[in-house]
Amino acid sequence: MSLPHAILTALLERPSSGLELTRRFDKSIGYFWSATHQQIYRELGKLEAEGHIRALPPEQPARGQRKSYEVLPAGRAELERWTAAAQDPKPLRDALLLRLRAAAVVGTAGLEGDLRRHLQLHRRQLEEYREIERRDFPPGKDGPQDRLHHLILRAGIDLETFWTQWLAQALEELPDLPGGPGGGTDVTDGTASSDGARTTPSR
Amino acid sequence: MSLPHAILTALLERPSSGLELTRRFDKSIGYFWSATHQQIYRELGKLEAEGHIRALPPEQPARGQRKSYEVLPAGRAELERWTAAAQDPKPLRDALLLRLRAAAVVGTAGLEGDLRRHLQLHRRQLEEYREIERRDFPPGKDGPQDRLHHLILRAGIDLETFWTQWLAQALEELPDLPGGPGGGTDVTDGTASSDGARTTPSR
DNA sequence: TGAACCATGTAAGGAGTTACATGATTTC
DNA sequence: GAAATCATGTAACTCCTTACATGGTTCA
Repeated sequence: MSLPHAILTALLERPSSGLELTRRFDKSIGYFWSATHQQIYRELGKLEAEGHIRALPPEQPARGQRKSYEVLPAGRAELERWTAAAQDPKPLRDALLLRLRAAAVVGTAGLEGDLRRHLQLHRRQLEEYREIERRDFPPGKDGPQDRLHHLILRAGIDLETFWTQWLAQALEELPDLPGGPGGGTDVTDGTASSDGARTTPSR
Repeated sequence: MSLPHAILTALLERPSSGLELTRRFDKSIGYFWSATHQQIYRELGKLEAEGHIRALPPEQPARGQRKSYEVLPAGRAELERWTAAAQDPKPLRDALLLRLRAAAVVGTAGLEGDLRRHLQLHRRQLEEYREIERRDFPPGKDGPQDRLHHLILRAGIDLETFWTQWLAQALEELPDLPGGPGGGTDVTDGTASSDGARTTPSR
């Protein structure tokens, strides 16, 4: 039940059309709550039906027919309620850790390449966050909103930092591990997928 | 598409009944891929229909009528395939960060208590992980499987460490911020919606 | 013999993803 | 005037969650 609140937040920050929201959910709020345009349009419809937002009359000579929405008092109240309400943290769910656990049983063959790719992606994301920090939060700036936004950004930075470090360490340890199926315990029929390329101890 | 593979991994580690799996998904694999018993039973049915697992004949005088499952070669092959296949990391999705972003607009009133609670929960989880590390990974132990399992555990430890540190810092900064909507220095709201999207690149 | 629990399952619905549809506008 | 793209939307499907159902077992 967070998507409507993500949208309310975004619309309070700036009234927008569906497409503008979609664009903004590729950055900014989307960094920690992503959404596709289909989700957004559907949710805009619901929020309007509930009286939480309304379409703005097209003041500019609307080219295309984009509808912009703004938040109504009821919507703001709902967002306040939700923000203050207690919510349990969701348990971690990470496919990469699961794959490593699986690899402990069936072997690490074929894993290294994708770990390397993930490392690159996380490094890139980390760089992007740091760039934003340099640009938007220079030393002098610290209004109350800035402080909160900076805090959120630092969560992103620290998380990406964790992943890059952890992945780098995983890659260091990986080449020493058996690559094929039957990596530890089990009887293995030896017929299964062999993969030559992985014997390179790259590093 | 990760639940079936989580189950295959668990069953390879040890053949189990639905209920045993459910129990094991409260710990161990469940630490990074949780599942309810409904999900598990449904998925066991599918996996059996696909020929990836099969029910073991009840060798013990089955009290109750628990069915235990074991993985068939086809299931193991599928798990190998999945483990080696490239997968994109899922974008971060965190309701707490979203709430902070919302709080930057509607005020932080009511947030502190829940942040404190989250901090406690994360500290407890961190302690649990450290306890497991002490118990299961003493200095001497490092077979190939141990190394992988330890690596996974360290990911959990480092993530919880991050959250505890980040939450502690958030709580330090929070009291200085305006608590209610307009309930503080309302300078931020006069020009409000124009600058909400601070982390959004120029536009 | 009734209460509590064990073990497996069904049903309904919410939330997210993927693929496709439609009309308007810009561009070549 | 055809092609590309903009902007909004529908439809179908998967995955997960919540609530409930059913029959067996233990034990007081």
